[in-house]
Amino acid sequence: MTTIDGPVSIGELAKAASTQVVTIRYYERIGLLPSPRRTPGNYRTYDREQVFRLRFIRRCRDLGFTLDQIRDLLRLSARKEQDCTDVDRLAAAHLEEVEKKIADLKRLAAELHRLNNCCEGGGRIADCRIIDALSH
Amino acid sequence: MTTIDGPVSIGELAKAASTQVVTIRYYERIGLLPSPRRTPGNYRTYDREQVFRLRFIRRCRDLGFTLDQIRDLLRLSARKEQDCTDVDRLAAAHLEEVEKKIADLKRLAAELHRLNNCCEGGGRIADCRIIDALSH
DNA sequence: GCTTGACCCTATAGCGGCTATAGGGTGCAG
DNA sequence: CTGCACCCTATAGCCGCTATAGGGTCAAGC
Repeated sequence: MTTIDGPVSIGELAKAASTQVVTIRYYERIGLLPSPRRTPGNYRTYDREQVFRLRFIRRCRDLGFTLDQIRDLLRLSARKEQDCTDVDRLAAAHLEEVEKKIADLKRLAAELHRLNNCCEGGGRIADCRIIDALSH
Repeated sequence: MTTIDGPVSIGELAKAASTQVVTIRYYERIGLLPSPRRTPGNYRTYDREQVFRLRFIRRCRDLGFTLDQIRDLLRLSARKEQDCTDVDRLAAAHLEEVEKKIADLKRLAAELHRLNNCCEGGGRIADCRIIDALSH
């Protein structure tokens, strides 16, 4: 995690937030990042605040939040004087979703396990239990 | 699971394989299902074999195989005299992927759990530990 | 015969979250 | 002044559908 001091180019921002340049432009287009100032040569320049904002976004993405949820979190995080019930709720709801997904995948893995165990290998396709099982 | 005897319409096929009509047309467009015969009124008509094929596809989808993997499985399942090593390999690789995804999500859930536990709720956004943690 | 309604047809655009490609311009070093 | 790394815009593509617009077909009931 490098420290940022002055205004930086989009490439430097990308590096500082472990993002790709195209992704930053994409976030700008969909309104997740504000349009930054431009140099006389029409290059984007970012200040410290945008670096923090992008890092926040990436951290949330890493945790599996959708861009819409992140939009909410950003909006909420700006209202410093309001209480944080909504933030708590959002995070809890997301955790619940993730745990549901894990449960789904576990059931799936169990079924795939059964599938894989039913074929000893080396036989003909015509006798393959996997194909058979997939056909019901 | 209903039995199918004669040629059926796309709607009946959809019902018989728990699919949506649009999805069937989509599968046809991408070459996963063959173009069926048409009635004089230009309606698609399917026979038993296509019902089995579509059920096979849906079953694979339920197990999380991609359409490309299913294309392979269909191709393999047609070569009845060849040995089924490739089928075994495909299924095993898929299981491995699913298990990796489960592991990833578990790590994620653990982190979200820590996140949720660090905020007692009721405070101001300015003091919210979740927002804080998301900001690094 | 005429209407109603369920079903079918094609073509096209949209979802999320990027990624890739084409076809250029900028800025700095040698 | 040339080469190169970087930047710009606009557009299309990825997966696996889903939705929408604008029609045609077919059987039943009047």
